[in-house]
Amino acid sequence: MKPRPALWAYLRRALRSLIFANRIMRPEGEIGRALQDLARREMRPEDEIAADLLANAIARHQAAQDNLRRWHELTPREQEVSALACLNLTNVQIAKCLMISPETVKTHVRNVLAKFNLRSKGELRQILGDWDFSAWVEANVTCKEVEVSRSEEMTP
Amino acid sequence: MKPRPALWAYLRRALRSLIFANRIMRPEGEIGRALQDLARREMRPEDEIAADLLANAIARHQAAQDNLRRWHELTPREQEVSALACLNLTNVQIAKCLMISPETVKTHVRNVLAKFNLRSKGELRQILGDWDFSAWVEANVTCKEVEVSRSEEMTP
DNA sequence: CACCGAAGAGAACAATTGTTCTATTTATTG
DNA sequence: CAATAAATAGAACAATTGTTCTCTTCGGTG
Repeated sequence: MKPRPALWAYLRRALRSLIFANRIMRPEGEIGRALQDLARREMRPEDEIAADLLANAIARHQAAQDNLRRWHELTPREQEVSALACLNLTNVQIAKCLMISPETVKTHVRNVLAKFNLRSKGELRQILGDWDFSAWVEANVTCKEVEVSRSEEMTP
Repeated sequence: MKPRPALWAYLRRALRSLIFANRIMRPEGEIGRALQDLARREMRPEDEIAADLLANAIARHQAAQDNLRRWHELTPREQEVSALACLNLTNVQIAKCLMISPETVKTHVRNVLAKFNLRSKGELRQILGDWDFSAWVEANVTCKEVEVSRSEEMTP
């Protein structure tokens, strides 16, 4: 007699759950230990904390993806300027890179800020902060002004 | 005959794992669904994605906690100025708030940046960005300049 | 008491960014 | 072809921020 599909699905899920949680939550593991620490400090159950952190991380990840999608919708010039801005270049440095005037850089920055409905370069850096544009710049922009330093951020 | 402690501990963990994963990973839940989406898009197993997101979220959370601890180590004036800075006030607005000159604000900003080894107010906003200082400012700073708008960020 | 360091205050100068406006080029459409 | 919108370029002016320096007050110490 075969198990009913619902029961079989339940057993499969149980097994996956075990494997997953064993991987994530084991106390010898980094995550498990950190969660224990947090649980102790915040006086909340580990699974509740993990759920919150995970939900928050997912929301953040999705926002970052959305912002990257919008970055892709910029004009080529705007992409260049904003990528360099995110690498912390001043407008003068960006101008040198792209062989245009600083005023023009300001125009492009202005346009990018408007498209993202932001107030400043700083805010732009904030919303695109999870992306590491150095590889993109290296591949797409001919520029000696950029000191390329790889970070742990995601590559767009 | 009592079960050996190791076996008993293992069973307890298995049970917790089941409960935890069932709570987090169920496909009808928001998190479960988001993870399925991500798994499909990134072509990676859900548990691997979840582990990465969780590890990243924990690191981020710890960094935020550390930055808050360092904020608490600032002088009273520095705390005020940086809290207001994080609420996006200009130096002139902060000066009005605290009834000092903008030059003095700049000095305090300067000192805060040095203590955090940052380059700009924008960077300060970035590292303290997960904290919502509006309640703190409301409770500790007498200031009409601040438009208090609550956000979803953590309260320091 | 004098001295010292930390904290708070402020000014002058410089750098960077933001805002408004103008002009040219390019691609698309009727 | 002319007209239009979008993209790119740039300048003048204003606002904001960053940097260096100086001064005063306060609390702690010898």
